[in-house]
Amino acid sequence: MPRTSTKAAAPVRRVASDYRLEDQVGFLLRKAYQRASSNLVDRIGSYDLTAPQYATLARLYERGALSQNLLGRLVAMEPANIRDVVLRLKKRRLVATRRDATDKRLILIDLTAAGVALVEQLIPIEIECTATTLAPLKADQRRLLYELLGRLAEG
Amino acid sequence: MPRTSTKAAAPVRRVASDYRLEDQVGFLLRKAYQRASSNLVDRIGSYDLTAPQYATLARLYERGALSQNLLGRLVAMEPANIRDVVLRLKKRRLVATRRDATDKRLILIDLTAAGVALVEQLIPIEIECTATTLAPLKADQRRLLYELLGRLAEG
DNA sequence: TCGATATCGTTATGATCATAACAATATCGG
DNA sequence: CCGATATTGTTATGATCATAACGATATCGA
Repeated sequence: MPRTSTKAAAPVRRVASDYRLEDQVGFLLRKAYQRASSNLVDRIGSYDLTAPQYATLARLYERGALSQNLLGRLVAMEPANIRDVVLRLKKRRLVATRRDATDKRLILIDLTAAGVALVEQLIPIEIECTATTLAPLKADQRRLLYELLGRLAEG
Repeated sequence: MPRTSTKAAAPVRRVASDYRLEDQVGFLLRKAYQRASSNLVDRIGSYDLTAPQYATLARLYERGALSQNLLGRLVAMEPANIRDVVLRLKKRRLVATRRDATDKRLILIDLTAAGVALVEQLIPIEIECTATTLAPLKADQRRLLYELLGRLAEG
């Protein structure tokens, strides 16, 4: 096995000597999300579902039919993005769409029977997966993390 | 102004009645990262740089020349992804590449003079930006968050 | 009522992101 | 030395992701 290339670094620049990328929250958040997402895909990937797709289905399961735009806001996706996700889920008959009778601008999205059945199958798996992601933390640390992340996300 | 469409939800499903998407870390992490990333783009977007691009430049600044593959691991990007980022930075003359003399597989990436100058200009901005993202938290909460995120990212 | 304004969904563009398959190079074990 | 194995970088595919511009519809205010 060739050694991993940890070759000695070239001369390190020291103009801003106390700066470290690891100290930037954004970088840590990105890595933590990668881990969580990877855990999820490892478990539900066999269903050919991504994390955003699962979130979309789960939200519809919680709330029932929603306009495409509101659905997007509830899963933190821009209009252009939620559109694509809905199209893929629709192609697989997991969701169905219809026009809102009173507001012609709206497209209402809802789970199909197959979608409901799938979500109910996936929820326990997702809960397991969350447990896996949180495994390195104790119970009180988990509560704390939720509290802190919640504040960050709100702004 | 038309009202925001918070139209009453259709009948809520209750088979897994205690499940909430908000309780899933992955979802919270994604939203928190979106916030952090958005804060960064708001400040450095005028330089036409994304968060991953900035991370790449910052890592090269810290460590000096690195192979493309190692650089990717140090910024948490897959080989296929770091390749594209490097290509864009190279096109803008912020990094330069050369073949490693002893290991012909490796492409060494390093900052150009322009790249160094840009990073040194951006670092203070990024530090400010991190402060903005962390604004909702007190000092001890921030330390705690770093600790917890670090453990999650490690696994 | 009617024009100004806001929202919804679409389109287009460009940047991540992960995965799998592949050729070239390097290293290891016998 | 040399075949098995590992690593590096590339290519291809498909799914996010954010942004800006746009037409259609809805609402507000004068």
